[in-house]
Amino acid sequence: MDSAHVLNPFKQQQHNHARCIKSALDNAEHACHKAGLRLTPIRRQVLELIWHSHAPIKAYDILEHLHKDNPRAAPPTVYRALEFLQQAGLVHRIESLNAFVGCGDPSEPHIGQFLICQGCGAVAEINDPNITRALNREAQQLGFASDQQIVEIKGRCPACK
Amino acid sequence: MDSAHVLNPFKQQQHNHARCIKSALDNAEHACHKAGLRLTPIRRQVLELIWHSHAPIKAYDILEHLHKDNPRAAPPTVYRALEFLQQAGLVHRIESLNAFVGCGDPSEPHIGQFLICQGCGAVAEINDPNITRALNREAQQLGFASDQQIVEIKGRCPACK
DNA sequence: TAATACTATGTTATAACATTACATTGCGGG
DNA sequence: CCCGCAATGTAATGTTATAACATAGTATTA
Repeated sequence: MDSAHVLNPFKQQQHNHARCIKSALDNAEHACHKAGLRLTPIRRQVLELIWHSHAPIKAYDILEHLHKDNPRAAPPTVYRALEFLQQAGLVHRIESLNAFVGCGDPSEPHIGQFLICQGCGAVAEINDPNITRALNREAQQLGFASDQQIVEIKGRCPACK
Repeated sequence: MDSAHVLNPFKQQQHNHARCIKSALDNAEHACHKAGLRLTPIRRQVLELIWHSHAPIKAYDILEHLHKDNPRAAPPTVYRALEFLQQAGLVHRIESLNAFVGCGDPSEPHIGQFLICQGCGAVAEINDPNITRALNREAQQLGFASDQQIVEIKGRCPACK
C-alpha cells in the first residue's frame, strides 16, 4: 500500500519563508524550461505573490499587489497568468475559496488533496494514491468515467487546534 | 467494510421525473416539520426549481424562474432560501460549479461525494463511509482536525460515455 | 387582545469574482 | 527585415454574492 505523499505540509510559524519562495521559483524556472514554457516576468511575479504565504490568495488581491510594480495590470493580466501557472502545474485553484495556492511539486501534473485550515488559512497539499484510487474505483462501479478529482478538507491545522 | 450508499444515482433519461420532484418535496415537508423548521412558500418554490432537473442549477437561474411567480424576488431572496435549504440538508452546493443540487437523503446531515457529468451536467450523490474515513484518517495523521469534506469528481456518466 | 419579540421577506446598492473582444507589443524563425 | 504568433494592454461587461436597512408576517405571552 502506497503511503500518502505530503507535498506541502503545514509549516512551523517561524520557518524560513524566503527559502520557500526561492525554492518554488527555482523549481518553476526549471520546470518551465524543461517543458518549453515561458515564465515571463508577469507570470513569475504572480507566482511569487502566490508564494508570499501558504494561505491561498485571491485573484484581486494578486492584482492589487501587482499594481505596485505594474500600474497597467488589469483582471485579465492576473487571470491569464493564473491560467498559465495552473496548466504548468505550478499553482492550484482552491474551488471552495475562489483562491490560488502554490503547488509543492510541479515536477509532474498530479491530483492533489487539500487540507484547509480555517484558523490561519494555510493549506497543505497531499497526494494519497489510495484516496485517488478509492474515488476512481467508486466512480467506476457506478459506470462513471472520472476525469478530475476535487478534494478539499476544511478544519484546523496542528498550530491552530 | 461498509459499502457506498448511493443517495442519488444517475437516472435513465426517461424516468418519471415528476415523481422525483414530488418525493423530494414530500421528504422536505416531513424533514422540516420534524426539525421544527419552516418550509415557507419561497423556500419550497426554490427547492422545487432545484429539483426541476438532476443537474445543478445556478442561483441567478433560480432567480429568473422565481420571477415568473414572484416579481419581487431579488438575489437575497434566492440566497436566503438556499442557505436555509442547505442548513436543513435539503440541498448541496457544488463548489466547483457555483451551483446547487437537491439532496437525495435529507433524513440526517451527511457528508456527500459528488459525481459530476460533464456531458449532460447531471450529478450523482454518493456517501461512501470508506472514503470519508480515509480522508479523516489522512488528515489526522498530519495533526489536522477535519470539519468538512468537499469531494467532487468530474467525468462522464454511463449515458454520456 | 395588544404588546412584543422574532423570523422572513422586500429593496437598494454594491462588493467580489471572472470573461469577452479587440488593440498593441514584442519576440523568434525564415 | 518582415511575417506570424504569443503575450500583454485596455475597456467594457458578465456573473456570483452580500451588506444594510425597511417592512411584513407570525408566535408568544401578559
